[in-house]
Amino acid sequence: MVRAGGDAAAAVYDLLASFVRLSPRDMSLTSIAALSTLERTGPRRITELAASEGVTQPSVTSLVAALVRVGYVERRGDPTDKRAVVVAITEAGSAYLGARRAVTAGIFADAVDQLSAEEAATLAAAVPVIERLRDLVERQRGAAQDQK
Amino acid sequence: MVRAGGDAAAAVYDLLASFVRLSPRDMSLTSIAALSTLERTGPRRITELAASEGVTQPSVTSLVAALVRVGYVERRGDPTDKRAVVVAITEAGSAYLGARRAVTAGIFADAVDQLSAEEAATLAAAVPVIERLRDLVERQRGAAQDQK
DNA sequence: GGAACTATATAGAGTGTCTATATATCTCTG
DNA sequence: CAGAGATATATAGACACTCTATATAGTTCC
Repeated sequence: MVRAGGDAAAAVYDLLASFVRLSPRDMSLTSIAALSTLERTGPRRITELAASEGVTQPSVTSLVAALVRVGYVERRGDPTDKRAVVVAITEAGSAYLGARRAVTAGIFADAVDQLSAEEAATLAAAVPVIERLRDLVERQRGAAQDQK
Repeated sequence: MVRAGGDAAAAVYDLLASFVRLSPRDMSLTSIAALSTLERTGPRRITELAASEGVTQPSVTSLVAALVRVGYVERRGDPTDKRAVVVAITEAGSAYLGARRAVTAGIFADAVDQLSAEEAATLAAAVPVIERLRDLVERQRGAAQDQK
């Protein structure tokens, strides 16, 4: 009964595919997600970022190198551990995320505008739940990795 | 006010990233989406599939070749046009989609179970709206391409 | 002080996407 | 009704991103 997960999974998946296809493709999904994570949770190490994005450390190293090249993040040393690299989002990075969201939101807004007021309200009500779901899912993935 | 698109864009995008990272990675997102489209709307030509998935025709050609190799789709000729190839999902393809959804849904169900009853209800209510939104977005993308 | 561990970097392979172009077939016009 | 242009798919080659395996630099702990 509470298992909305089943229906939601199938329904949302196709929507997400549309989402991906409609979004600007100037950067990989992983890079966007990493930028978003850095913005939401603050600076992180390469390894932490790899864990939180679910990709390997070498992937993050090259991804970060690319983001540094375009100025969206910066690499800082960790004074307490000279091996580590702490990655932080820059203002340009935040601006990029904002612009990107605006573009994507614009595309979706046109579709949302065609919903009835009631449908739109239903969707709007679900947004915070979706955000919470994201956090729950992230925490769960972290737990799953710890088991390994 | 009706502009839930803005918030939804950012929220859903991050959820998408989690979704993608947690899903089985034995096949590309585009291939899954194509399979799903074939299941939902019936057999389509290579070119149609390319348009509906938002990728190029050569990409679909090779993607379909891979899906044929594993038996998830079959290539049929179009009797009325010998140039064309009509792609149809097979039973194995549907079974694969079903299994995949079950896995993904399972992951999400665990998270959904941690939501309150009220939150779960809110999410469940939004599912049909999300499905409708997907259709609106797809139609819109088609229209946008026609303009070009 | 050195062995074992940890953080990041580098190398090389595999996959998926793209653009440009080739081939086969169809359609329509003079 | 023949040939020109349009259309459907295939092929070739390049580029981007990811992975596994391994190297290097720094840390921790006995």
